[in-house]
Amino acid sequence: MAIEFSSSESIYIQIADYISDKILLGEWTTDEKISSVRELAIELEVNPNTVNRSYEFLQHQEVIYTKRGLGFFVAPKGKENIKSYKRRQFFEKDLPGFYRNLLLLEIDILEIEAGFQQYKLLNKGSNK
Amino acid sequence: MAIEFSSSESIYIQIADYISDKILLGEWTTDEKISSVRELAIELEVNPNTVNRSYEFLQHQEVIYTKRGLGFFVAPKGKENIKSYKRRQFFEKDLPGFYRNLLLLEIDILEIEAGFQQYKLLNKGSNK
Amino acid sequence: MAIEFSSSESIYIQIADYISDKILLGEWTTDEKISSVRELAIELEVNPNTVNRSYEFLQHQEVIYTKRGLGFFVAPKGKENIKSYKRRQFFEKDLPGFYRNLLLLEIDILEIEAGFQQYKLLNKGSNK
Amino acid sequence: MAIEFSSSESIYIQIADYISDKILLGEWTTDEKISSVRELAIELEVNPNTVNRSYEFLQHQEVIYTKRGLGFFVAPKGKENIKSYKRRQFFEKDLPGFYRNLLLLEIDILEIEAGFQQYKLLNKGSNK
DNA sequence: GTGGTCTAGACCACC
DNA sequence: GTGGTCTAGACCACA
Repeated sequence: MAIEFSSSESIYIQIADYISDKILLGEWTTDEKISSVRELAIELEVNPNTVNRSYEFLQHQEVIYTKRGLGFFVAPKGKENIKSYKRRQFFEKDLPGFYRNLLLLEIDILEIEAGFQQYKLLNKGSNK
Repeated sequence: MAIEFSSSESIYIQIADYISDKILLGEWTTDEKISSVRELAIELEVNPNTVNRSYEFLQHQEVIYTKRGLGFFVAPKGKENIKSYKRRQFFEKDLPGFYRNLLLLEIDILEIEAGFQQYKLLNKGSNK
Repeated sequence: MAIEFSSSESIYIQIADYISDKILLGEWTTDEKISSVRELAIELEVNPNTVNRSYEFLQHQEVIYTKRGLGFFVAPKGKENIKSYKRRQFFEKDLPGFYRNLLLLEIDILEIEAGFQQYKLLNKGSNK
Repeated sequence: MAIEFSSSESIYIQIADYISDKILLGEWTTDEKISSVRELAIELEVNPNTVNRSYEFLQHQEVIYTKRGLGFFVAPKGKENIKSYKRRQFFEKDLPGFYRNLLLLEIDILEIEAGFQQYKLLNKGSNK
């Protein structure tokens, strides 16, 4: 199984993220066919309905689109859409809480920055 | 209503956070009585059961304790407990995803740092 | 059973329309609770999942919203939203084809108009 | 590509409509040969099987007929057949929903009529 | 083969 | 009680 599902978030969201990440990383590009529902369901050992739900979710965000009988494909601007969607989410939802935590928990932002440099080194080349 | 409940997280957790923050900010100190369940329920326009659940949750984390018939009070070391709990949560759960986002969404950490300086200025003294 | 499901369109869309119509007709107003998923499922003799899907669809269009553990409620501006959504659909998707048919099938628009006057008479007061 | 396939209806039906319209507009008349399956498939960038299905559908409605090895031809009474078929469809399926929408969305039928006059002017001679 | 829909039934967290 | 998610399995139309 390619994903370790964390318990806190729903599986279909995690799958959508998994697909989004592949698109963001350039593994799939515009108009390229992505894994079929059944294929991915088998690969991730989940029910096809669950994958279907993820794909519906991504389709709704105009990240992918469907051609009847053929499968799902990366939408034109799919990468941009997912990126702007996630950026909005990040700046509007994650960041305020993040700042709040830094302040309340008295964490030095320089420590965060140092941690990030390490993180970057660890993930060089490892994200295919 | 003092809290805008975000839809993604459960209400009782949001209420617990609300209380925790007040303690972290020093608004309530050790052995000081906090709002009664009923009071808070009215203030936040939620079911008393929900507030009760929040208090149970905080009690379990040894942030508050109860004196029968008198109400809930800030535990000795309450502030430390909540702080260490939140720090653990922050470093283990929030930070990895945060780093991942920075990388994937091509956000410069210096931008984050600059934003934080602003945030600190805005919240000097204003967070009651 | 309150709806005669037509075979051509998916059930969950028909249910969404059923709810939309009730809101458009003023049967439910802003912040009023609508039927619970299970209730409606029993009433319409369909699977709760199907009703759930309809509600998700409407929620996405900001016609209804959910309060955890309490149920679904008509959204502020829910009526406006559904109305503008349907009007857009009508003018952009239905009307062009309608005009095309009138022309190709050599149907007189006055005949359409006359039929509408009759239709209005028949439905006076009958739509509760 | 000559047709923008709308996602809601199946492609083979859309192709059948495309052919029907040409016949209704008098572009092809009785016993005239229509595009071959292969030609049309290339023109519309679809699978020949799909065009085949459209032709079968039209053949079933006695709008076209086939001569082995020669191709498909407009049937005698082909125009009349498609016209009566579409009229029935129009009055039985489209019109009731149309009326319902006018009422529910508070659209003035006079507005519809005015729009049609414009539509007629725009399409004088321009529909090839 | 593909996606799309629906059912039945289950379990969960939440209020 | 409420919605939210997931599984298993089925059937359909479509390419």
